Amino acid sequence: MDETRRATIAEVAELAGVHAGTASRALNARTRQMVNEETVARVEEAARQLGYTPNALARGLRTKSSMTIGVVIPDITNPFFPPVVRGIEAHLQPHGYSALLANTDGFADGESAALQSLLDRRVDGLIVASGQREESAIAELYRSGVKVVLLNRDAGPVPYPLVTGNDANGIAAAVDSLVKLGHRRLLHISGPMNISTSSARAFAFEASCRAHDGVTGTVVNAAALSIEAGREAILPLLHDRSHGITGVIASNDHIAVGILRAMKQMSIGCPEEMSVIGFNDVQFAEDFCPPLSTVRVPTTAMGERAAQLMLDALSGAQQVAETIMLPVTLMMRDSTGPVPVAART
Amino acid sequence: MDETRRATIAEVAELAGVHAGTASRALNARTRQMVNEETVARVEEAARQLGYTPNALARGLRTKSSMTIGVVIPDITNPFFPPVVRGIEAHLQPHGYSALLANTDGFADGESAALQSLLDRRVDGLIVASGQREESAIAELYRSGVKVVLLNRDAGPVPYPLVTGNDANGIAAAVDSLVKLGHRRLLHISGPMNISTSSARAFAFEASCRAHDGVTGTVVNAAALSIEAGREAILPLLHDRSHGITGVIASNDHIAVGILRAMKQMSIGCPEEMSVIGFNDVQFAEDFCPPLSTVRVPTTAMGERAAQLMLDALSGAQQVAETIMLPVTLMMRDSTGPVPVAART
DNA sequence: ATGAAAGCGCTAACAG
DNA sequence: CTGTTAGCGCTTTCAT
Repeated sequence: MDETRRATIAEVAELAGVHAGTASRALNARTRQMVNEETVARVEEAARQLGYTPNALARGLRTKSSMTIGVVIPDITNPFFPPVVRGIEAHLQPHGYSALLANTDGFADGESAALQSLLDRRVDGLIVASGQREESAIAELYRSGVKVVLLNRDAGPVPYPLVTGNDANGIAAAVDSLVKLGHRRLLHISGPMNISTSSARAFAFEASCRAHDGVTGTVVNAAALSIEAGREAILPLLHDRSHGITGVIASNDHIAVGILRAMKQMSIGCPEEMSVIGFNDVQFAEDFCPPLSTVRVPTTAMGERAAQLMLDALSGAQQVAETIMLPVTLMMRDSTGPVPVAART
Repeated sequence: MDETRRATIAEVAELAGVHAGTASRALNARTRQMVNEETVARVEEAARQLGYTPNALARGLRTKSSMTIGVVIPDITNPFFPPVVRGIEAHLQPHGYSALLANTDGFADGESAALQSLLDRRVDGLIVASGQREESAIAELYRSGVKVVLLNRDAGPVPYPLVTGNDANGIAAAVDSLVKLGHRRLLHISGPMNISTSSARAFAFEASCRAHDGVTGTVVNAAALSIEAGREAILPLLHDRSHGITGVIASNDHIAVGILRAMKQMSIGCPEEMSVIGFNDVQFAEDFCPPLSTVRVPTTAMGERAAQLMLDALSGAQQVAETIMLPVTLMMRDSTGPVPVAART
């Protein structure tokens, strides 16, 4: 394989009849002004002719900046993340930065090969959207001076900025809507408590229920934020329904789908017998059976905002522990309805 | 921001009391044998102590290999692609390679900034899953000796390997199943014809219909592979139903969802009045309303296979124009049913 | 088995 | 305004 070698700046310079240093200045927007206008033209023409493409590796080595941001997510297959990534990229690209993705699948003991590969590649910063509370790994990043923006997970003890949706508001809106529909016995299927959004949502659920007279809220933990875990968590409460629960709020849409599937399996009508509300508003949620009421989280905007914070930090701004909380919207669809007559007090 | 400088190999070497060259050899699996066992131990200890992380930029500059594969996709937000990307990464990671993603949104005139940024970063190869037929861009890559594996799109005139699902079989299975259910007048809503899978599927649809006596197949073009485009394409045929069509096969699941939405809007029962089959089996397809019959494409496996072909090429294998066609599976769910009594001949 | 030296391609500091 | 020089951190000959 005789890989056609790409032209170097020295070759461009030679063709233009100047020194490599001059060519470099001519080709770089920030230094172009230092060089004679017609020299610039000559260099540019030479570059065009040779199909010159600057070697980002060499440049990065020299400038100590790879123009790359590492993006750490648990799993791109989770529909929550693609819009986030798009948002990040959309904001980064015009500034010449690229996003380098790393799926961690839970980050394990913080000794993730994915994270290491990002660090090896000398990313200029990290946007960490992984859910688990791998405090130690984050703390270590902080100690070694890495710039980090957190997304949708709390900061732990380190003063990194955080971009998140307003979980508490979303849950409160969901609880309120159910109460307004007459529901009095509510259930929350939470995700694992070591995921920060899970605990935030569970906490908000209990607070919201307490805020309403005569409303009781129960929390059941699912083993994971997955369809199967949601199904398994709700199943016992579907077999014995003496608890009188008529409204369920899931920690995310996957769990909500698990609930929907379990109800279908047991021939329990949604929303006739039980109302369900999800969280995130993943793609196609409105096409589910029934169309899923859920809290829409501005995923793309969150990605954009996180990228912006990263760019700020990169241009010298001191990183502070601010939390940027973006507003969420309750989308009422057909998985919620009035409390069944039988359950009315 | 006093970015803590990372240790260099020279520092490791000094601490271990050896020369940088030796340290390099000691730390590299392939050259470790050349160096004294106890020296290796000393170097490794020094590296550990300093938290040494090799600088991939410097290494890449020297070795002319970035250990990075560019992955070109139209849009990570399209649920078809995340599993593909996962498959690619899963296969790449154990070999020390990373995937660098670039969303092209259609690739425009082949002059994509995203693609350029990949080339700047000196990716060792490209896996191109973009749909459009940007022949010229691909041809140019070939001319400049870039290693490319194509995914889910035809090769055009250049001899690059291609990994794809068996579109023809999938469509044939869909047509057969509909015919077996008694349907005789079939419709295919295709995607834009400049997308290679779209034309392959449309072609297979017509061929499959011809293969059945008494079955007529009509093809209608959607403007894009989107929900909205699918809705708009089917709407006219829902208003005037004198055509007698009772079975529809969509070019992908987004279009199928568009059809489902249009039918719901017009209160046309699915599958009672019209059966619908999608393509791809995106996540949650079984949770749609009704659960969508669709052709499952082995997306993760396709990604893995493409990565494998890339690794082969990188280890010196000549790239050939082979097409690797992976088997697909028709998933029959509730959006398909027997032909309505009224339409029986 | 290890040290010495060169150089990947680029930019930045310093002259002129 | 442009040429010169040095060096980013690493690997790889070539010696020894």
